[in-house]
Amino acid sequence: MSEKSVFETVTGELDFPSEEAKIAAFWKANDIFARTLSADSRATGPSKGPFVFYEGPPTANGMPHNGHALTRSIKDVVPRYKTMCGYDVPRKAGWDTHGLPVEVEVEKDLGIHGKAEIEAYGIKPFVQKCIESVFRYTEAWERNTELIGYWLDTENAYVTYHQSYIESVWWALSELHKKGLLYRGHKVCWWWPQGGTALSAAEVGWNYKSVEDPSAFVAFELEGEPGTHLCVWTTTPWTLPSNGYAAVRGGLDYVVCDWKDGKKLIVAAALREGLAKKLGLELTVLVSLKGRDLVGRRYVPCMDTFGALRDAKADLKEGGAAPLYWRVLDADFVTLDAGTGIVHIAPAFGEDDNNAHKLELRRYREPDEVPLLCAVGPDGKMTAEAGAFEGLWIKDADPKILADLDARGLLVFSEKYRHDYPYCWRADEDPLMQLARPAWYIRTTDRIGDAIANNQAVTWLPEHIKDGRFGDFLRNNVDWALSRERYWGTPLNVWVCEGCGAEHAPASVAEIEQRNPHAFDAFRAARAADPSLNEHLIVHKPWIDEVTLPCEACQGTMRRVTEVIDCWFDSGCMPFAQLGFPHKEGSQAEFSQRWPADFISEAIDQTRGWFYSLLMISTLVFDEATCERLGLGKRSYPHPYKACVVLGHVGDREGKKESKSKGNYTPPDIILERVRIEFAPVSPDDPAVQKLLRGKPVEAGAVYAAREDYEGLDLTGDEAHVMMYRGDRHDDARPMTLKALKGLPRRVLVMAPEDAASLSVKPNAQGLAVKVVDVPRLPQNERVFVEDPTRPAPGADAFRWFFYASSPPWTNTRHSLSNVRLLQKDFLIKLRNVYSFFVIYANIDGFDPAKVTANPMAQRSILDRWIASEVALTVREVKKHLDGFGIYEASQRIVDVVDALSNWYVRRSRSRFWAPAGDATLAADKLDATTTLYESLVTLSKLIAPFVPFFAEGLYQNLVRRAWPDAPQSVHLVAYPDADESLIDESLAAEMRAVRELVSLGLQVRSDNRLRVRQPLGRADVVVSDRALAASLASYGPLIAEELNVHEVRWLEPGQEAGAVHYRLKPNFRALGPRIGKKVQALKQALERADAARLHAELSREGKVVVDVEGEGIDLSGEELDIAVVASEGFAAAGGRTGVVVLHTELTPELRDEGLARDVLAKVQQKRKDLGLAFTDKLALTIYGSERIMRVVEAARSTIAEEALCASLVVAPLTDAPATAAIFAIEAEELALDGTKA
RNA sequence: GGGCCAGUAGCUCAGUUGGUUAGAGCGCACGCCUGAUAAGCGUGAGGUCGGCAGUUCAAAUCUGCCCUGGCCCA
Repeated sequence: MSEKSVFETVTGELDFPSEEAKIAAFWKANDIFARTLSADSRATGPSKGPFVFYEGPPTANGMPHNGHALTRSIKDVVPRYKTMCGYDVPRKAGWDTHGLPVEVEVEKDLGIHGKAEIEAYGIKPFVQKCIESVFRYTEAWERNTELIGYWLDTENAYVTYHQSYIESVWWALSELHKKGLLYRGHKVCWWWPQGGTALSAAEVGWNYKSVEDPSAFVAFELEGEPGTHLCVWTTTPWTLPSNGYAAVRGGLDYVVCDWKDGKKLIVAAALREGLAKKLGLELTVLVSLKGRDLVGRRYVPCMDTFGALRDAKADLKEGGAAPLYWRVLDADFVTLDAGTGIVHIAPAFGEDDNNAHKLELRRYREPDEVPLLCAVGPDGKMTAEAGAFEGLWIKDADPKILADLDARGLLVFSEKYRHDYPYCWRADEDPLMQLARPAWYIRTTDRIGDAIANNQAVTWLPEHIKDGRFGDFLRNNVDWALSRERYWGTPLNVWVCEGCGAEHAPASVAEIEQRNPHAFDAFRAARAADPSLNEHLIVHKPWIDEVTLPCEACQGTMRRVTEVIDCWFDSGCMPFAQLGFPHKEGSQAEFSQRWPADFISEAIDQTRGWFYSLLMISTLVFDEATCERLGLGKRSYPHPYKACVVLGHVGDREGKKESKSKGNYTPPDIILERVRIEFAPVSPDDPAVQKLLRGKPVEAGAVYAAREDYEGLDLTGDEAHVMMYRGDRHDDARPMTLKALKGLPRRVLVMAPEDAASLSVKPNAQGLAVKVVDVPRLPQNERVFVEDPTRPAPGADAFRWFFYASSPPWTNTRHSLSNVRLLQKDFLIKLRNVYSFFVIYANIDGFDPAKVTANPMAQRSILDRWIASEVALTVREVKKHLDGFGIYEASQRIVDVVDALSNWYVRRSRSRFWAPAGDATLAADKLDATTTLYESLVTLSKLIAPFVPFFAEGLYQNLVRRAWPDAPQSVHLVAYPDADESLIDESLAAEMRAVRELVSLGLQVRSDNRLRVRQPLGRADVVVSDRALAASLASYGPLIAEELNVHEVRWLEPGQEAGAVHYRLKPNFRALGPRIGKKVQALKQALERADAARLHAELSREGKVVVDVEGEGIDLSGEELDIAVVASEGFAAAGGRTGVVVLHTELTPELRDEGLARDVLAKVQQKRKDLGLAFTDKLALTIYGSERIMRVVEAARSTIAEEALCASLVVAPLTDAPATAAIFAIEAEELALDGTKA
């Protein structure tokens, strides 16, 4: 049969990771990725030009996790697809290297914290440490990149701390400065007074405490209306000296009420009663008014702190002047939840307060001239402005201020109030305070209309981001607080003259040197003395702080402001900074080509991060005039990205956020490499463990882990056989039995002392208290791996596929080993089985696609044409979806076609593949089948290449490259398949769908009636609802007959089968609803009662029927009625949408004999298997049996001999059987088999 | 407290221009098949579509309120 094997046998073993490793090595050795970047080295035809993708830089300071696996899977599939479609898709890697997290890590390493300690340590060595620590996880990242098959140009990665990158960022800032969009203001942040540093939002969240603070109601007397007071509420009396405004909400109702001694109070109407109760007063309402009636009114400050400013005014933009402070404002953050509906505003404290103040400032011509009211120092003590309170710690000032107000009759009421308040997470006793710090801003609100217009042009996936989360953020935009009072970041490139205050924002080192040729002498000298000094530090603190410039206006000295900038600004500059634009030679042409991006994608948390910084910077920097000036031509929105796929988060199997400290995450390696988890061994003698064991002994060879860890390894049942080894002794693995113990924390393992001894590990001293995060950092002899050796890890393709096929990428994903395996089975393993099936038979027949030619498709069998059509349809659909970034939808189509291939095409075609070689007709048909399957698999290998690049490559190498060694070297170098429209046959597809449903119905009938498929039946009657379809299905009779194992299929009309089937008529609601409205329900009832057969006959005769509904005749066309056939009760029948299948169930002796023959054949096949025969081995067989067996076997002799590849077949009475032969019973008959390899 | 997203079978998820038998896979039960074989396949049970109201001839789908979870913001 076989001359030689063209294809390499597909191994039975499912070890995807090791196969993937081989593919990865192949790519590396042959430089495949680099070759996909240019049309010259691809086989995809002439270049279609660039398809621009931007890599959002991950921070190199942390480890890659499952969320990154998601983003990287998505970010990889699109460029791979576009590359195969003929586009050039450069993918420059990038690293986000600045920011507080880096500083915090270094602080941890150095065992210091706080700015004071950093400065004591020295900023130079500190920054040096920062730059060194940035890439501490590079190895892990590169490994992740390679393992997951994320193709990225890592060699030429952009790095945000590089000089060229920083100079690009400087250029952008310099542009903004020239446009007047950069200004100095104040930013309210959470401030740690004792430490003298601001805390990030995340840090603030780490330590909220429930505390008691004063709750005070204070009277602000209205100007020009002595005795009438606004009643305001505050829990921070220490901010009252810095009061600037009172805020109401314009739309709310307020009342003026009688307070005491003829004085009046104004409060929100809804809160009057509550206040009256507190005060024990009536607070009789005198006048009602709206909040907006109060807006603009001035009041007397309750403290005289900034008395000098009482009458100060500032010029308004629209002319005239307005007093600065102590006015009533309208603010929408005013609520009726607590207080009085009138809010005390201290612009220096509280973000709402400061924003309200900033809104006021916008009215002035010179907003920067307006001083900020602040009577508290950064040390948390009252300043000289606070007069008598000077030097008091804020909390100590509270009671004194209240007493002062009380003495002056301005304290309406005070009490204690319990609420949550943030404390410093490093110094538990220190409360934080909100404090306005001097800060640099970008005036984004000035150009917010442009940003909104830009956003409107972006294609967002999912769509709701555009007007939802992102649109909202833009609509509520506040100016971008750019500066950070830190050390490790891009230095803000603004130099200010000591003399005249002039500002200059140079765009590069060269520009600085032009003004001051000696600017960098100090750094260069330092570097000459110490060559280990990183060259890029030339543009960093503290060296850059030493650079001065001469002032062009007054010849004074200009010094740089001390701040660094928000690292979101760094990453937002990436479209041009990655190219060193505009400074770098040639960057202009390159940028022009690579801007804007066609596609970016990151997780949803980037909405206010990278998505925002990209869009905002691009909007501000690249306005029309600037584009023109830079020679970029006219560019319309959107930029810098046209489409953005917003990804969801990856959660654990319960949908909870994966967290390292909780340990509820699936380590990526468990998917990508080996099914194992690291544990800390603990002793069963630990009292805490004893409690959980409840007297259960821990025997040698048995270990206990948390149920979550047990399930995390995808183990089922009560116990599992696993291998265990010490962290550094993989070769010394011991078999153990793992059990789950309820209540055990994650990542600890209870083991008997003798097991611990045999593994040379020692129980953890902390016992159950050991922290999950610390387990991987324990000494080697305190760590053990538990590995499930029975099933290899699913691998990278499976991991990737999980993200594509489990749900649309913007929904949150529940991730676990078992979920990944589930989807893998559904697609990769199924496809691999088909592939393996193909290789087995192709090799048996010596099939070589390069040397033989099958019939043209039009002449091949219906199954061949069908699957070819399905594949072509799939190609068409997949491309359509991918063009719109519909990755999930595309993957579903792929799953469907693989199912069609495996579950129908191969299943229905199996016998064709083992047709004997002698028969010319059958041989030709076999060649058709083999070729069709081959072509399908080759197309699929290309179709799935962007999704599962490793497996696709394996397919391609074996199927294509072995037959055509000159073919393009990799599947990733070839063109993405085009749907061959000539192969698409939509009606064939519909027919086959119907056939599959009819078969399903037939099998349902067999199942319902306990008629096994092996027992042939005489006849199946099929009634199809749709007449047109019925006619075209006739030719599928033999196929259905074979699948249902019946002798004959008859296509019937209802009525022909003695009541087994009848019609049911229903209104077509979609069609009739609009026409007859309410009456459809009555019509439905009428149709149920009517004689369906008569109506149906009338409809086919006349083309319409008239039905009487509530005394009114309604004309109905065929279109307006749904006609279904249904199976009647009491028949061996089943019905669905397509039609009804009725089986004739009576068994004649002949049919019984046929069934018996099939049973015998099954036993023979089992015998072949028992003998270990290969698919092509011949069998010498003797069948011993009863008289009936002998008769039946004789009758089926040729079938049995052929099906079971018998070289000889002897039939003999059972009495002749050798004594050793096993006797089988089928029904009442007995037989024995004797066979050997022929 | 606000915004956005989600809630559909035991589990993981599809499904909306509103249209009358709400789908798939896994798991489970029963069974088939035995030349893809430590594979393959079928059938079935299982759903008040988170709850309550409303709009409509008709609601998983539209509207309002509420509950639960996630994310972002405060």
